[in-house]
Amino acid sequence: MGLTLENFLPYRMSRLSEALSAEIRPVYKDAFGLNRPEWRVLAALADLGPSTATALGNHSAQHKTKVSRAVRALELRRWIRREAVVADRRSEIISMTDTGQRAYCDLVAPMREREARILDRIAPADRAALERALLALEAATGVAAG
Amino acid sequence: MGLTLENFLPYRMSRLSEALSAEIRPVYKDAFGLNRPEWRVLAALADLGPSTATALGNHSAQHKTKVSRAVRALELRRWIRREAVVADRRSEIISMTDTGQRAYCDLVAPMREREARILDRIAPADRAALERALLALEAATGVAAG
DNA sequence: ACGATTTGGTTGCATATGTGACTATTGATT
DNA sequence: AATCAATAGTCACATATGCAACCAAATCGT
Repeated sequence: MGLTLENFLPYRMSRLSEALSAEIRPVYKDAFGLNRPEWRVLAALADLGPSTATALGNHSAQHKTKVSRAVRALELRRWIRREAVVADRRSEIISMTDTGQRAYCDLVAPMREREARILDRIAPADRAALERALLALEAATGVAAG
Repeated sequence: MGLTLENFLPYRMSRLSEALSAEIRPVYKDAFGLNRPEWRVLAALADLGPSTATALGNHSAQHKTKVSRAVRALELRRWIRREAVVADRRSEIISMTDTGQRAYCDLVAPMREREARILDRIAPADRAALERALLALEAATGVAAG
């Protein structure tokens, strides 16, 4: 009759997500003083190249207020810069500064390393199952890439 | 050189977890006025039967401050009750009231239904991969059940 | 038996987040 | 061109969360 939290998919995913997040957080937070929205905006910017805040939000799955605050913080830090768009004066193009580029590069290596550290604890066959499961869930929840 | 957010495991898990959470949140939040910690404490209590706050926190993967606040809220609502423990006067045994029991039962059905709605969008073979992946990740991150 | 340590739980405070309202601008309709 | 709707982004406010300090009771070491 009960639900058994342990077997409830949303709970399991949330707990795992939390565990993974805890594994990588020290890198961007303790070592670089970023919070998660800031880290994500930076990563999105690296993925996309110069883009608008809206595009960064879509790519990093974050609400526009989170993006807005993250952009301001990164701008104050001089890791990113904005420039007006002549065609549309509502939006601004955001791009990384050289300092930001360097910081991002320094950030990526340990991030990858943490991810690898987790994946290394999983047998290859299970890793394949994981990739398959992720794709299936992404399709099922409609978060599919853009 | 970049990281490609789309392929970064912690990001993918976080985004999926968020999507699943959004799918079930309306049930406990809009329909019952609970927040997530409260819902989890209730579910943990149903799983474990009368328990201490610490046990509920362990079972629901929540920090003790979250549990403390959730317990107070549920108590004010008269869905749970506390009783002193003679053997150890620091802790209290928390248990569901009849009202809480009924509410929990009303909650479980739609929760299951939402979960099923998601799983139904996944092919059986992919569901098997999902279960395998979850077990592997749970082992790899040490969140294994208690 | 007594001080030091640990454990169960709560509280205060700083920070993070979600929501809705708001400004400015653009695009669509007529 | 005048209006209406949609879009980009910011802001203010209420709520949620994490962290450290804290209290009280139990346990440990001597």
